[in-house]
Amino acid sequence: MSIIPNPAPKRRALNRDKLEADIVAQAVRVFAECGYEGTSIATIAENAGLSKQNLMYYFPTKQGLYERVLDDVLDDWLERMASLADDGQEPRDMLRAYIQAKLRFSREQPWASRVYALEVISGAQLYGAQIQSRVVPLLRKDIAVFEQWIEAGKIAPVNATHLLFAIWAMTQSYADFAPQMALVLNRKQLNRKDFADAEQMITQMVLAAVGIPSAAAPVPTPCST
Amino acid sequence: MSIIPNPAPKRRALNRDKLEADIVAQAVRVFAECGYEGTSIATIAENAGLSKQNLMYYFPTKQGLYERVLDDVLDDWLERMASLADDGQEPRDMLRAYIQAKLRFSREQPWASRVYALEVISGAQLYGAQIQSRVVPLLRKDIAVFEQWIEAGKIAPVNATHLLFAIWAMTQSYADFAPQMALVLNRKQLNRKDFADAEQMITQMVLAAVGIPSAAAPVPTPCST
DNA sequence: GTCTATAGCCCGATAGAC
DNA sequence: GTCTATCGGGCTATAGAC
Repeated sequence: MSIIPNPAPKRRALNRDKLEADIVAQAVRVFAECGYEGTSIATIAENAGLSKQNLMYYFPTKQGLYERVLDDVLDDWLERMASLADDGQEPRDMLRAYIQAKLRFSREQPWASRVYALEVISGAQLYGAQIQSRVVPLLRKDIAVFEQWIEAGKIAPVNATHLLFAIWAMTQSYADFAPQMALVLNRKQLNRKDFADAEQMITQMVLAAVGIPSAAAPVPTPCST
Repeated sequence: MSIIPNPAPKRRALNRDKLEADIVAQAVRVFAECGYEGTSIATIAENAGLSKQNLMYYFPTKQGLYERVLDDVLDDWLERMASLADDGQEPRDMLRAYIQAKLRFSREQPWASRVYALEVISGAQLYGAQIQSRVVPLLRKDIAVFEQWIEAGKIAPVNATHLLFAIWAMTQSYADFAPQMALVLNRKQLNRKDFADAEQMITQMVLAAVGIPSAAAPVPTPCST
């Protein structure tokens, strides 16, 4: 029995990983702009610079590619959010950091936010189980943190669940509704200052709602002028 | 030259209006759940109880039906919102009414909110002109009202544009992200109390942000106990 | 791994009888 | 106005040569 070597891997592992990442990156953008059904794998392949049939060699089914896209979106988002709720930061600092991180995700990865939003709005028909197992526990954990703060008297007694929904909604909308916002602001797309203004406004609203004096509030300096 | 009467209108005008309204009502729901490309007119026809070809007699093209759906969504929404910003109400009352009306729209017409959201998130490729001409002016008018309040010293000096974006985002999300919220709350769908809690939370956040004491806030009564 | 070719399906839209 | 029948096109996916 002769020893038959495995087929040469062609040293393509690195290239393959990079190619798959390229395909996924293009897929995120197209899925976000056209929706799942409105996207053809030919369009994704064209944007990624290979043929449709070649793309299907790496991702045998469209649904598989779509789920891979959402997996990567969640990986990125969860990684950015993971470190926020675990240690004993002060509420003000953690809320600031949370708002900042989520807004930054909306600014840097607008297509990721949008493709996730499209899936949720359409009823999470293809990805509900993953949302249930990966996102919901994290949100519940954040809510629990808020409730512990309330019990400890660190923030005002608010509805922790709907506070989190509000933070999520406001930050998420700077990706999802950016086209409409840009129209209102009469520019082609949102810029850095818009996001800075948004962060200031959202932080102010959240901190005011939970009774934490915002540092940005005009501090009356007595006995001056 | 004999007088030839016009073809009898068959007294169908009323029925036709009702039938079209039925078709549009079903179309809103299906477009919201499946997206524009994911929706087949056969599915809409089936839900409306007629054949595909018969539906195409009333709406010759899919895109025409889609635009009619969005037209009706905007008509409904604009009608509910029209009376809020025109007269000289006090900021607190107007903000309360605005939040209440928009949340009510999210609760009563979730598919309308979602089909509009899907269009905006996907870049408003088919409906951008209508949003530009019908929605943007209204939002700018609301922002101008906020700015007048600031000038008059009625509310704290906040960024009026992003305040409106925040209100829009929070209220809109109770339609768009309701599936995810329901998962977090461990119920099949949001109920009336959820919307009441949301209204309380959002109102509290907005009023606190603009420096208006909320009636729900614990009012310290000096010299009592 | 990349290519050509094509199967098999669903869709929007049209034509025409009644 | 409603029906049957069908066209033409785009899509996912597969088969097979190289």
